[in-house]
Amino acid sequence: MPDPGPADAIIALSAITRSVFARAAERHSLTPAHARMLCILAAGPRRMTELAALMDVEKAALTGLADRAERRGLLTRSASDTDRRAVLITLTQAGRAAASAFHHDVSGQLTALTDVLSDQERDAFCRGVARIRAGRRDDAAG
Amino acid sequence: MPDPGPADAIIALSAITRSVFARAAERHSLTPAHARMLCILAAGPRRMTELAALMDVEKAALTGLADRAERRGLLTRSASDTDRRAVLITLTQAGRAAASAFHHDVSGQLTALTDVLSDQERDAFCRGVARIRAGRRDDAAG
DNA sequence: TATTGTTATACTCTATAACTATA
DNA sequence: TATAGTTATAGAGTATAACAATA
Repeated sequence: MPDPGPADAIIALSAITRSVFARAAERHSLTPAHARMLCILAAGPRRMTELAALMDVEKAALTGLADRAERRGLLTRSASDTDRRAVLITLTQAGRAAASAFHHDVSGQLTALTDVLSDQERDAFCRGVARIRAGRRDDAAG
Repeated sequence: MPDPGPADAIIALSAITRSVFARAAERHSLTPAHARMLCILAAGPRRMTELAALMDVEKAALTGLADRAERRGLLTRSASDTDRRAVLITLTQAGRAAASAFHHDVSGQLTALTDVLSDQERDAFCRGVARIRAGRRDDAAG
C-alpha cells in the first residue's frame, strides 16, 4: 500500500471513533446501541418508525431496543395526540442526563484527537467533512 | 449548536462510514463483523488471540465468529508450528475473494464521497487524518 | 388498503466464567 | 503459573414474517 488514499483515511478514522464510542458507552454503563439511541433522542421525542429510520434498523428491532431502555428507566412511551396508532418515545430525566454525559465524554475524547492539528488544519478538516456531508445529502435527494 | 466543531465532524463521518460499510456487507452477503474480520485477515494469517485484539473483542467471542466464517468457507484453522496451543486463522480462496471484493466496493464508495473536495482539500484531509492516527499511536505507546 | 407498532421466531454478536491443553 | 483456545451460559441486537389496531 504505497498511497493510503482518502478511503483508507476515512476507514481508519472510523475505527478510532468506533473504539472511542464503545469505551465511552461502557464507562456510562450503556450498550453502544442505547448510547446511539440516546444521542438521537436528545434532540427531542420521536415516533418508533421515525427513530428506526434514524438508527437504520427495522421497527421490530427497535421495539426490543426501546423495551430494554424503558426497563432501565432511560425513556418512556406515550400515546400520540394526533395518531392513535403512533407511540412517542421521550427521554426521562435520567435518560437526558445519560445522553448529555455520554455526549460530553465522547466529544471531549474526539476533540482531543485533533489536538495534534494546527488551528488551520483543524478548520480545513471540519470544512472538508461538512462538504462531504452536504454532497451526500444531495445524493440522497437527487 | 452554533459551532459544529471537530468532534461532530468525526461523528458525522463515522455515521456515514457505518452506513456505507453495512450496505456493502449486505451486497456481498457478509455480516458487518465478518466483513471486518476478512479485511484484517486479508493482510495475512493471524492467531486467535491476535485477531481478537485487532477486532477488539474477547477471544471467546472470536471462537463463534470464526466458527461461522469457517462454516461458510471463508477461512480455515490450522495448527501453529511453534506453539501447539495456538491456532492459525487463514483465509480460503473464497475468503480472499470476498475480502478483496468487499474492500474494493467500500473503498470506491468512500473515495466517491470525497469527489466534492478539490485535490488540495482532499490531500489536506488525508494528511490531517494521518496526523491524528500518529498522535493516537503515540498516546497508546506513551 | 396502507401504516403503526408489536409479537413470534431464528440468527448473529458479545461478555463472563470455567475448563483443557500446552508453555 | 501463565497463556491459547474452547465450551457453557446468558443476554443484547437484528431481520423476516405475521398480526392487531388505526388511518
